Amino acid sequence: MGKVDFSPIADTTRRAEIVALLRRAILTGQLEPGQKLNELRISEQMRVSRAPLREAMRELVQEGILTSIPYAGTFVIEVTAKDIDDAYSFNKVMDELAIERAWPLRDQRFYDELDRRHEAVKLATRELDTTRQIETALQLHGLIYEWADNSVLLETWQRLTSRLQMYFALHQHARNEPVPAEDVHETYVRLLKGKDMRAAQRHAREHIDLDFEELLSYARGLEQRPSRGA
Amino acid sequence: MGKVDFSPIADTTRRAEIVALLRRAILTGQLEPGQKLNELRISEQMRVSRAPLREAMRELVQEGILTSIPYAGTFVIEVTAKDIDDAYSFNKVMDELAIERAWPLRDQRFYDELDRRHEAVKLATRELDTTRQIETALQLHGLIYEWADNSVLLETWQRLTSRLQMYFALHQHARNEPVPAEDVHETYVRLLKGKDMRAAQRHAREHIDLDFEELLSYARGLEQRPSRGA
DNA sequence: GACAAGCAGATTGTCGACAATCTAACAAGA
DNA sequence: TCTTGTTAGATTGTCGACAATCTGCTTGTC
Repeated sequence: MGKVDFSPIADTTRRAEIVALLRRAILTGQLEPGQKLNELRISEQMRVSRAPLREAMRELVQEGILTSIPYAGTFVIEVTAKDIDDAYSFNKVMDELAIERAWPLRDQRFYDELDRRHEAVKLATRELDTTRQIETALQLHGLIYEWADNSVLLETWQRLTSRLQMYFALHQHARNEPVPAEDVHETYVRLLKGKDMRAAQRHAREHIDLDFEELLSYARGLEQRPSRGA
Repeated sequence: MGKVDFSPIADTTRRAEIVALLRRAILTGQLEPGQKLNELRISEQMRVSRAPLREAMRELVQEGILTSIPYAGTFVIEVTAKDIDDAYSFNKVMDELAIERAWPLRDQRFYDELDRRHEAVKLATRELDTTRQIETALQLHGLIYEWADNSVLLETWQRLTSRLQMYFALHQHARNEPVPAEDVHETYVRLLKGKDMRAAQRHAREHIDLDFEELLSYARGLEQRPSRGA
Protein backbone atom coordinates (compact mmCIF):
# COMPACT_ATOMS: atom_id res chain seq x y z
CA MET A 1 0.00 0.00 0.00
CA GLY A 2 1.11 3.58 -0.61
CA LYS A 3 2.64 5.47 2.26
CA VAL A 4 0.56 8.57 1.80
CA ASP A 5 -0.53 10.24 5.04
CA PHE A 6 -3.80 11.95 4.32
CA SER A 7 -4.66 15.05 6.28
CA PRO A 8 -8.06 15.08 7.94
CA ILE A 9 -10.73 16.36 5.58
CA ALA A 10 -12.13 19.79 6.23
CA ASP A 11 -14.92 20.40 8.70
CA THR A 12 -18.08 20.43 6.70
CA THR A 13 -20.34 22.22 9.12
CA ARG A 14 -21.48 25.75 8.54
CA ARG A 15 -20.60 26.44 12.14
CA ALA A 16 -16.91 25.80 11.55
CA GLU A 17 -16.84 28.07 8.53
CA ILE A 18 -18.66 30.81 10.38
CA VAL A 19 -16.15 30.59 13.20
CA ALA A 20 -13.32 30.97 10.71
CA LEU A 21 -14.99 33.90 8.97
CA LEU A 22 -15.78 35.74 12.18
CA ARG A 23 -12.37 35.11 13.67
CA ARG A 24 -10.70 36.44 10.57
CA ALA A 25 -12.89 39.54 10.58
CA ILE A 26 -12.01 40.23 14.19
CA LEU A 27 -8.30 39.49 13.95
CA THR A 28 -7.86 41.65 10.88
CA GLY A 29 -9.68 44.51 12.50
CA GLN A 30 -12.65 44.52 10.14
CA LEU A 31 -14.73 44.20 13.25
CA GLU A 32 -13.55 46.82 15.72
CA PRO A 33 -13.20 46.39 19.49
CA GLY A 34 -16.42 47.07 21.31
CA GLN A 35 -18.51 46.62 18.21
CA LYS A 36 -21.77 44.76 18.59
CA LEU A 37 -22.50 41.74 16.42
CA ASN A 38 -26.09 41.83 15.22
CA GLU A 39 -27.16 38.23 14.76
CA LEU A 40 -29.91 38.81 12.24
CA ARG A 41 -27.82 41.06 10.04
CA ILE A 42 -24.79 38.78 10.02
CA SER A 43 -26.84 35.63 9.46
CA GLU A 44 -28.52 37.27 6.47
CA GLN A 45 -25.21 38.43 5.04
CA MET A 46 -23.76 34.95 5.36
CA ARG A 47 -26.97 33.31 4.11
CA VAL A 48 -27.11 31.17 7.20
CA SER A 49 -29.65 30.76 9.95
CA ARG A 50 -29.00 32.15 13.39
CA ALA A 51 -28.52 28.76 15.05
CA PRO A 52 -25.06 27.91 13.69
CA LEU A 53 -24.08 31.56 13.92
CA ARG A 54 -24.92 31.68 17.59
CA GLU A 55 -23.03 28.47 18.24
CA ALA A 56 -20.04 29.93 16.45
CA MET A 57 -20.27 33.01 18.61
CA ARG A 58 -20.27 30.93 21.78
CA GLU A 59 -17.02 29.37 20.67
CA LEU A 60 -15.41 32.73 20.06
CA VAL A 61 -16.64 33.98 23.41
CA GLN A 62 -14.85 31.09 25.08
CA GLU A 63 -11.85 31.77 22.88
CA GLY A 64 -11.70 35.16 24.49
CA ILE A 65 -12.13 37.52 21.56
CA LEU A 66 -15.86 38.05 21.95
CA THR A 67 -17.84 38.84 25.05
CA SER A 68 -21.51 38.22 25.62
CA ILE A 69 -24.09 39.93 27.79
CA PRO A 70 -27.42 38.07 28.05
CA TYR A 71 -30.26 39.79 26.21
CA ALA A 72 -27.96 42.66 25.34
CA GLY A 73 -25.69 41.21 22.69
CA THR A 74 -22.30 39.84 21.78
CA PHE A 75 -19.43 42.26 21.33
CA VAL A 76 -15.84 42.26 20.17
CA ILE A 77 -13.67 42.55 23.27
CA GLU A 78 -12.36 45.94 24.24
CA VAL A 79 -8.61 46.32 24.34
CA THR A 80 -7.06 48.10 27.28
CA ALA A 81 -3.43 48.87 27.94
CA LYS A 82 -3.52 46.48 30.87
CA ASP A 83 -4.82 43.65 28.71
CA ILE A 84 -1.87 44.07 26.38
CA ASP A 85 0.51 44.41 29.29
CA ASP A 86 -0.86 41.26 30.89
CA ALA A 87 -0.70 39.29 27.67
CA TYR A 88 2.88 40.24 26.94
CA SER A 89 4.10 39.84 30.45
CA PHE A 90 2.59 36.38 30.47
CA ASN A 91 3.90 35.61 27.04
CA LYS A 92 7.46 36.36 28.03
CA VAL A 93 7.43 33.77 30.78
CA MET A 94 5.74 31.24 28.53
CA ASP A 95 8.35 31.81 25.88
CA GLU A 96 11.17 31.00 28.24
CA LEU A 97 9.36 27.84 29.23
CA ALA A 98 8.65 26.81 25.67
CA ILE A 99 12.24 27.36 24.58
CA GLU A 100 13.47 25.38 27.56
CA ARG A 101 11.19 22.45 26.76
CA ALA A 102 11.69 22.50 23.02
CA TRP A 103 15.46 22.95 23.25
CA PRO A 104 16.51 19.32 23.69
CA LEU A 105 13.93 18.18 21.15
CA ARG A 106 15.27 20.21 18.24
CA ASP A 107 16.11 18.11 15.21
CA GLN A 108 16.46 18.50 11.47
CA ARG A 109 12.72 18.69 11.00
CA PHE A 110 12.63 21.53 13.51
CA TYR A 111 15.30 23.51 11.68
CA ASP A 112 13.62 22.92 8.33
CA GLU A 113 10.28 24.05 9.63
CA LEU A 114 11.92 27.05 11.25
CA ASP A 115 13.38 28.10 7.90
CA ARG A 116 10.13 27.45 6.11
CA ARG A 117 8.18 29.71 8.42
CA HIS A 118 10.90 32.31 8.36
CA GLU A 119 10.66 32.40 4.58
CA ALA A 120 6.89 32.80 4.83
CA VAL A 121 7.35 35.90 6.97
CA LYS A 122 9.88 37.36 4.58
CA LEU A 123 7.57 36.72 1.66
CA ALA A 124 4.63 38.43 3.33
CA THR A 125 6.91 41.32 4.24
CA ARG A 126 8.10 41.74 0.65
CA GLU A 127 4.52 41.69 -0.56
CA LEU A 128 3.54 44.31 2.01
CA ASP A 129 0.68 42.08 3.16
CA THR A 130 0.49 43.28 6.74
CA THR A 131 -2.22 40.88 7.85
CA ARG A 132 -0.34 37.90 6.49
CA GLN A 133 2.87 39.25 7.94
CA ILE A 134 1.44 39.24 11.45
CA GLU A 135 -0.02 35.80 10.91
CA THR A 136 3.22 34.26 9.67
CA ALA A 137 5.32 35.96 12.32
CA LEU A 138 3.12 34.44 15.01
CA GLN A 139 3.36 31.05 13.33
CA LEU A 140 7.13 31.33 13.29
CA HIS A 141 7.02 32.23 16.93
CA GLY A 142 4.67 29.35 17.68
CA LEU A 143 7.04 26.68 16.49
CA ILE A 144 8.78 26.42 19.85
CA TYR A 145 5.41 25.77 21.42
CA GLU A 146 4.57 23.03 18.96
CA TRP A 147 7.94 21.46 19.67
CA ALA A 148 7.75 21.74 23.45
CA ASP A 149 5.70 18.55 23.61
CA ASN A 150 3.19 19.84 26.13
CA SER A 151 -0.44 19.95 25.03
CA VAL A 152 -1.49 22.43 27.69
CA LEU A 153 1.33 24.79 26.89
CA LEU A 154 0.52 24.64 23.20
CA GLU A 155 -3.17 25.16 23.77
CA THR A 156 -2.51 28.15 26.00
CA TRP A 157 -0.28 29.66 23.34
CA GLN A 158 -2.91 29.17 20.67
CA ARG A 159 -5.49 30.93 22.78
CA LEU A 160 -3.13 33.77 23.45
CA THR A 161 -2.23 34.01 19.77
CA SER A 162 -5.73 35.13 18.85
CA ARG A 163 -5.46 38.13 21.05
CA LEU A 164 -1.88 38.94 20.14
CA GLN A 165 -2.82 38.90 16.49
CA MET A 166 -5.71 41.22 17.22
CA TYR A 167 -3.49 43.63 19.13
CA PHE A 168 -0.93 43.74 16.36
CA ALA A 169 -3.57 44.23 13.72
CA LEU A 170 -5.04 47.13 15.65
CA HIS A 171 -1.64 48.62 15.99
CA GLN A 172 -0.77 48.31 12.33
CA HIS A 173 -4.17 49.58 11.39
CA ALA A 174 -3.73 52.61 13.60
CA ARG A 175 -0.33 53.81 12.52
CA ASN A 176 -1.19 52.91 8.96
CA GLU A 177 2.30 53.01 7.54
CA PRO A 178 4.30 50.45 5.57
CA VAL A 179 5.77 47.62 7.55
CA PRO A 180 9.46 47.57 8.46
CA ALA A 181 11.28 46.01 5.58
CA GLU A 182 14.29 44.72 7.44
CA ASP A 183 14.20 41.26 8.84
CA VAL A 184 13.68 41.45 12.56
CA HIS A 185 13.47 37.69 12.99
CA GLU A 186 16.93 36.93 11.64
CA THR A 187 18.58 36.89 15.06
CA TYR A 188 15.76 34.93 16.64
CA VAL A 189 16.03 32.13 14.09
CA ARG A 190 19.82 32.06 14.31
CA LEU A 191 19.78 31.80 18.10
CA LEU A 192 17.22 28.98 18.01
CA LYS A 193 19.62 27.05 15.83
CA GLY A 194 22.57 27.72 18.09
CA LYS A 195 23.84 26.22 21.31
CA ASP A 196 23.21 28.93 23.87
CA MET A 197 19.71 28.42 25.24
CA ARG A 198 19.94 31.29 27.70
CA ALA A 199 20.83 33.64 24.86
CA ALA A 200 17.80 32.52 22.89
CA GLN A 201 15.55 33.05 25.88
CA ARG A 202 17.05 36.46 26.54
CA HIS A 203 16.57 37.53 22.95
CA ALA A 204 12.98 36.32 22.85
CA ARG A 205 12.29 38.41 25.91
CA GLU A 206 14.01 41.51 24.60
CA HIS A 207 12.71 41.18 21.09
CA ILE A 208 9.20 41.02 22.38
CA ASP A 209 9.74 44.05 24.54
CA LEU A 210 10.59 46.02 21.44
CA ASP A 211 7.22 45.78 19.73
CA PHE A 212 5.58 45.83 23.09
CA GLU A 213 6.47 49.40 23.97
CA GLU A 214 4.99 50.64 20.74
CA LEU A 215 1.83 48.64 21.25
CA LEU A 216 1.40 49.89 24.78
CA SER A 217 1.64 53.53 23.83
CA TYR A 218 -0.98 52.88 21.19
CA ALA A 219 -3.25 51.16 23.67
CA ARG A 220 -2.90 54.01 26.14
CA GLY A 221 -4.05 56.34 23.41
CA LEU A 222 -7.05 54.13 22.79
CA GLU A 223 -8.23 54.45 26.33
CA GLN A 224 -8.73 58.20 26.04
CA ARG A 225 -11.14 57.87 23.17
CA PRO A 226 -14.70 56.62 23.63
CA SER A 227 -15.45 53.13 22.37
CA ARG A 228 -17.25 52.73 19.11
CA GLY A 229 -20.79 51.42 19.38
CA ALA A 230 -22.71 49.40 16.83
CA MET B 1 -27.57 57.54 48.79
CA GLY B 2 -26.65 54.23 50.44
CA LYS B 3 -23.18 52.89 49.86
CA VAL B 4 -24.28 49.40 49.00
CA ASP B 5 -22.41 47.82 46.13
CA PHE B 6 -24.71 45.36 44.49
CA SER B 7 -23.22 42.35 42.84
CA PRO B 8 -24.32 41.66 39.27
CA ILE B 9 -27.51 39.62 39.17
CA ALA B 10 -27.28 36.03 38.09
CA ASP B 11 -27.36 34.94 34.47
CA THR B 12 -30.93 34.09 33.72
CA THR B 13 -30.51 32.20 30.50
CA ARG B 14 -31.14 28.50 30.28
CA ARG B 15 -27.85 28.20 28.47
CA ALA B 16 -25.87 29.36 31.51
CA GLU B 17 -27.66 26.93 33.78
CA ILE B 18 -27.11 24.08 31.39
CA VAL B 19 -23.41 24.89 31.25
CA ALA B 20 -23.24 24.78 35.03
CA LEU B 21 -25.17 21.51 35.20
CA LEU B 22 -23.09 19.79 32.55
CA ARG B 23 -19.80 21.07 33.94
CA ARG B 24 -20.71 19.81 37.38
CA ALA B 25 -21.69 16.41 35.99
CA ILE B 26 -18.39 16.11 34.20
CA LEU B 27 -16.17 17.41 36.97
CA THR B 28 -17.75 15.15 39.55
CA GLY B 29 -17.36 12.14 37.32
CA GLN B 30 -21.06 11.48 36.81
CA LEU B 31 -20.26 11.68 33.13
CA GLU B 32 -17.29 9.47 32.45
CA PRO B 33 -14.40 10.21 30.09
CA GLY B 34 -15.16 9.16 26.54
CA GLN B 35 -18.86 9.05 27.15
CA LYS B 36 -21.11 10.40 24.43
CA LEU B 37 -23.62 13.13 25.19
CA ASN B 38 -26.89 12.40 23.43
CA GLU B 39 -28.50 15.76 22.73
CA LEU B 40 -32.09 14.56 22.51
CA ARG B 41 -31.92 12.53 25.68
CA ILE B 42 -30.25 15.27 27.72
CA SER B 43 -32.54 18.00 26.42
CA GLU B 44 -35.57 15.92 27.37
CA GLN B 45 -34.19 15.21 30.82
CA MET B 46 -33.54 18.90 31.40
CA ARG B 47 -36.87 19.90 29.84
CA VAL B 48 -35.04 22.18 27.45
CA SER B 49 -34.83 22.40 23.69
CA ARG B 50 -31.68 21.36 21.89
CA ALA B 51 -30.70 24.90 20.88
CA PRO B 52 -29.48 26.19 24.27
CA LEU B 53 -28.09 22.75 25.08
CA ARG B 54 -25.97 22.76 21.95
CA GLU B 55 -24.73 26.26 22.65
CA ALA B 56 -23.78 25.17 26.15
CA MET B 57 -21.90 22.22 24.70
CA ARG B 58 -19.92 24.50 22.37
CA GLU B 59 -18.79 26.46 25.39
CA LEU B 60 -17.61 23.36 27.19
CA VAL B 61 -15.83 22.16 24.08
CA GLN B 62 -13.85 25.39 24.03
CA GLU B 63 -13.32 25.04 27.75
CA GLY B 64 -11.53 21.82 26.97
CA ILE B 65 -13.59 19.24 28.85
CA LEU B 66 -15.74 18.16 25.91
CA THR B 67 -14.69 17.28 22.40
CA SER B 68 -16.84 17.36 19.32
CA ILE B 69 -16.76 15.41 16.07
CA PRO B 70 -19.11 16.72 13.35
CA TYR B 71 -22.07 14.47 12.69
CA ALA B 72 -20.70 11.93 15.16
CA GLY B 73 -21.32 13.53 18.52
CA THR B 74 -19.92 15.37 21.50
CA PHE B 75 -17.93 13.42 24.06
CA VAL B 76 -16.34 13.89 27.44
CA ILE B 77 -12.60 14.16 26.87
CA GLU B 78 -10.48 11.09 27.37
CA VAL B 79 -7.80 11.33 30.01
CA THR B 80 -4.36 10.04 29.20
CA ALA B 81 -1.29 9.92 31.40
CA LYS B 82 0.38 12.45 29.16
CA ASP B 83 -2.51 14.89 29.54
CA ILE B 84 -2.13 14.76 33.27
CA ASP B 85 1.64 15.01 33.01
CA ASP B 86 1.38 18.02 30.72
CA ALA B 87 -1.15 19.75 32.92
CA TYR B 88 0.90 19.32 36.07
CA SER B 89 4.19 20.15 34.50
CA PHE B 90 2.64 23.33 33.16
CA ASN B 91 0.94 24.06 36.43
CA LYS B 92 4.17 23.95 38.34
CA VAL B 93 5.74 26.69 36.25
CA MET B 94 2.58 28.76 36.43
CA ASP B 95 2.53 28.43 40.18
CA GLU B 96 6.01 29.83 40.52
CA LEU B 97 5.00 32.72 38.31
CA ALA B 98 1.79 33.38 40.21
CA ILE B 99 3.52 33.33 43.58
CA GLU B 100 6.18 35.68 42.28
CA ARG B 101 3.62 38.15 41.00
CA ALA B 102 1.26 37.92 43.93
CA TRP B 103 4.04 38.07 46.52
CA PRO B 104 4.53 41.86 46.74
CA LEU B 105 0.76 42.41 46.55
CA ARG B 106 -0.12 40.43 49.65
CA ASP B 107 -2.05 42.44 52.21
CA GLN B 108 -4.45 41.87 55.08
CA ARG B 109 -7.28 41.04 52.73
CA PHE B 110 -5.10 38.40 51.11
CA TYR B 111 -4.30 36.75 54.42
CA ASP B 112 -7.93 36.85 55.51
CA GLU B 113 -9.08 35.30 52.26
CA LEU B 114 -6.34 32.70 52.53
CA ASP B 115 -7.60 31.68 55.96
CA ARG B 116 -11.20 31.69 54.83
CA ARG B 117 -10.51 29.32 51.97
CA HIS B 118 -8.31 27.17 54.14
CA GLU B 119 -11.18 26.82 56.57
CA ALA B 120 -13.48 25.83 53.73
CA VAL B 121 -11.15 22.99 52.78
CA LYS B 122 -10.94 21.80 56.37
CA LEU B 123 -14.72 21.87 56.68
CA ALA B 124 -15.22 19.83 53.53
CA THR B 125 -12.57 17.40 54.75
CA ARG B 126 -14.29 16.94 58.11
CA GLU B 127 -17.60 16.35 56.39
CA LEU B 128 -16.01 13.77 54.06
CA ASP B 129 -17.45 15.61 51.07
CA THR B 130 -14.81 14.64 48.54
CA THR B 131 -16.22 16.65 45.65
CA ARG B 132 -16.39 19.78 47.73
CA GLN B 133 -12.96 19.06 49.12
CA ILE B 134 -11.40 19.08 45.67
CA GLU B 135 -13.31 22.20 44.76
CA THR B 136 -12.26 24.13 47.84
CA ALA B 137 -8.67 22.97 47.63
CA LEU B 138 -8.44 24.30 44.08
CA GLN B 139 -10.03 27.56 45.20
CA LEU B 140 -7.45 27.87 47.95
CA HIS B 141 -4.77 27.21 45.42
CA GLY B 142 -6.27 29.72 43.02
CA LEU B 143 -5.93 32.67 45.38
CA ILE B 144 -2.37 33.42 44.29
CA TYR B 145 -3.62 33.63 40.73
CA GLU B 146 -6.39 36.02 41.65
CA TRP B 147 -3.85 38.15 43.48
CA ALA B 148 -1.21 38.09 40.76
CA ASP B 149 -2.97 40.93 38.95
CA ASN B 150 -2.66 39.43 35.47
CA SER B 151 -5.88 38.67 33.65
CA VAL B 152 -4.30 36.24 31.21
CA LEU B 153 -2.58 34.31 33.96
CA LEU B 154 -5.82 34.09 35.92
CA GLU B 155 -7.82 33.02 32.90
CA THR B 156 -5.30 30.34 32.05
CA TRP B 157 -5.49 29.03 35.58
CA GLN B 158 -9.26 28.91 35.51
CA ARG B 159 -9.21 26.92 32.30
CA LEU B 160 -6.70 24.52 33.74
CA THR B 161 -8.71 24.20 36.93
CA SER B 162 -11.56 22.46 35.13
CA ARG B 163 -9.33 19.69 34.00
CA LEU B 164 -7.43 19.41 37.27
CA GLN B 165 -10.71 19.04 39.11
CA MET B 166 -11.77 16.36 36.66
CA TYR B 167 -8.52 14.47 37.11
CA PHE B 168 -8.73 14.59 40.87
CA ALA B 169 -12.36 13.51 40.83
CA LEU B 170 -11.51 10.54 38.63
CA HIS B 171 -8.72 9.63 40.94
CA GLN B 172 -10.83 9.83 44.07
CA HIS B 173 -13.61 7.96 42.37
CA ALA B 174 -11.23 5.20 41.36
CA ARG B 175 -9.53 4.49 44.63
CA ASN B 176 -12.82 5.00 46.41
CA GLU B 177 -11.47 5.39 49.89
CA PRO B 178 -11.95 8.08 52.51
CA VAL B 179 -9.96 11.24 52.02
CA PRO B 180 -6.82 11.93 54.03
CA ALA B 181 -7.91 13.53 57.26
CA GLU B 182 -4.74 15.41 58.04
CA ASP B 183 -4.34 18.93 56.77
CA VAL B 184 -1.97 18.90 53.84
CA HIS B 185 -2.38 22.61 53.17
CA GLU B 186 -1.14 23.80 56.54
CA THR B 187 2.43 24.32 55.36
CA TYR B 188 1.35 25.92 52.09
CA VAL B 189 -0.72 28.53 53.87
CA ARG B 190 1.99 29.21 56.43
CA LEU B 191 4.64 29.73 53.77
CA LEU B 192 2.41 32.09 51.81
CA LYS B 193 2.14 34.21 54.93
CA GLY B 194 5.90 34.15 55.53
CA LYS B 195 8.84 36.06 54.14
CA ASP B 196 10.65 33.45 52.08
CA MET B 197 9.23 33.50 48.58
CA ARG B 198 11.58 30.86 47.24
CA ALA B 199 10.51 28.49 49.99
CA ALA B 200 6.87 29.02 49.11
CA GLN B 201 7.58 28.32 45.45
CA ARG B 202 9.58 25.25 46.29
CA HIS B 203 6.85 23.87 48.50
CA ALA B 204 4.17 24.51 45.89
CA ARG B 205 6.22 22.56 43.43
CA GLU B 206 6.93 19.66 45.76
CA HIS B 207 3.47 19.54 47.22
CA ILE B 208 2.00 19.23 43.78
CA ASP B 209 4.40 16.49 42.89
CA LEU B 210 3.07 14.49 45.78
CA ASP B 211 -0.49 14.04 44.54
CA PHE B 212 0.84 13.97 41.04
CA GLU B 213 2.63 10.65 41.30
CA GLU B 214 -0.51 8.99 42.55
CA LEU B 215 -2.59 10.50 39.78
CA LEU B 216 -0.16 9.43 37.12
CA SER B 217 -0.11 5.82 38.18
CA TYR B 218 -3.88 5.87 38.09
CA ALA B 219 -3.89 7.37 34.62
CA ARG B 220 -1.43 4.79 33.36
CA GLY B 221 -3.83 2.14 34.56
CA LEU B 222 -6.65 3.79 32.69
CA GLU B 223 -4.83 3.54 29.42
CA GLN B 224 -4.77 -0.23 29.50
CA ARG B 225 -8.52 -0.50 29.68
CA PRO B 226 -10.78 0.22 26.72
CA SER B 227 -12.77 3.44 26.85
CA ARG B 228 -16.41 3.29 27.74
CA GLY B 229 -18.82 4.06 24.94
CA ALA B 230 -22.27 5.57 25.25
C1' DG C 1 -18.55 -17.70 3.76
C1' DA C 2 -16.87 -13.07 2.13
C1' DC C 3 -17.98 -8.86 0.38
C1' DA C 4 -20.38 -4.86 -1.61
C1' DA C 5 -24.81 -2.32 -2.17
C1' DG C 6 -28.57 -0.56 -0.23
C1' DC C 7 -31.92 0.30 3.21
C1' DA C 8 -33.77 1.75 7.99
C1' DG C 9 -33.12 3.90 12.24
C1' DA C 10 -30.95 7.05 15.04
C1' DT C 11 -28.43 11.31 15.72
C1' DT C 12 -26.50 15.64 14.54
C1' DG C 13 -26.84 20.05 11.84
C1' DT C 14 -29.82 23.69 10.25
C1' DC C 15 -33.92 26.33 9.63
C1' DG C 16 -37.90 29.53 10.36
C1' DA C 17 -41.09 31.14 13.82
C1' DC C 18 -42.39 32.49 18.44
C1' DA C 19 -41.46 34.15 23.30
C1' DA C 20 -38.80 36.89 26.55
C1' DT C 21 -36.18 40.79 27.31
C1' DC C 22 -34.04 45.14 26.56
C1' DT C 23 -33.78 50.06 24.82
C1' DA C 24 -35.31 54.39 23.77
C1' DA C 25 -38.81 57.59 23.09
C1' DC C 26 -42.75 59.65 24.85
C1' DA C 27 -46.33 61.04 28.17
C1' DA C 28 -47.97 62.09 32.85
C1' DG C 29 -47.42 63.72 37.30
C1' DA C 30 -44.97 65.87 41.34
C1' DT D 1 -37.35 70.14 35.48
C1' DC D 2 -36.91 65.82 37.18
C1' DT D 3 -38.78 61.48 37.90
C1' DT D 4 -41.72 57.64 36.85
C1' DG D 5 -44.85 54.78 34.01
C1' DT D 6 -46.00 53.24 29.41
C1' DT D 7 -45.42 51.65 24.95
C1' DA D 8 -43.41 50.39 20.40
C1' DG D 9 -39.64 48.57 18.13
C1' DA D 10 -35.67 45.93 17.83
C1' DT D 11 -32.83 42.13 19.38
C1' DT D 12 -31.74 38.08 21.86
C1' DG D 13 -33.24 33.48 23.72
C1' DT D 14 -35.82 29.33 22.90
C1' DC D 15 -38.62 26.08 20.52
C1' DG D 16 -40.27 22.34 17.34
C1' DA D 17 -39.68 20.53 12.74
C1' DC D 18 -36.96 19.31 8.75
C1' DA D 19 -32.56 18.10 6.22
C1' DA D 20 -28.02 15.95 6.13
C1' DT D 21 -25.15 12.52 7.76
C1' DC D 22 -23.65 8.42 10.07
C1' DT D 23 -24.06 3.48 11.71
C1' DG D 24 -25.43 -1.09 11.61
C1' DC D 25 -28.12 -4.47 9.55
C1' DT D 26 -29.97 -6.88 5.80
C1' DT D 27 -29.87 -8.54 1.29
C1' DG D 28 -28.01 -10.24 -2.75
C1' DT D 29 -24.18 -11.92 -5.41
C1' DC D 30 -19.97 -14.40 -6.22
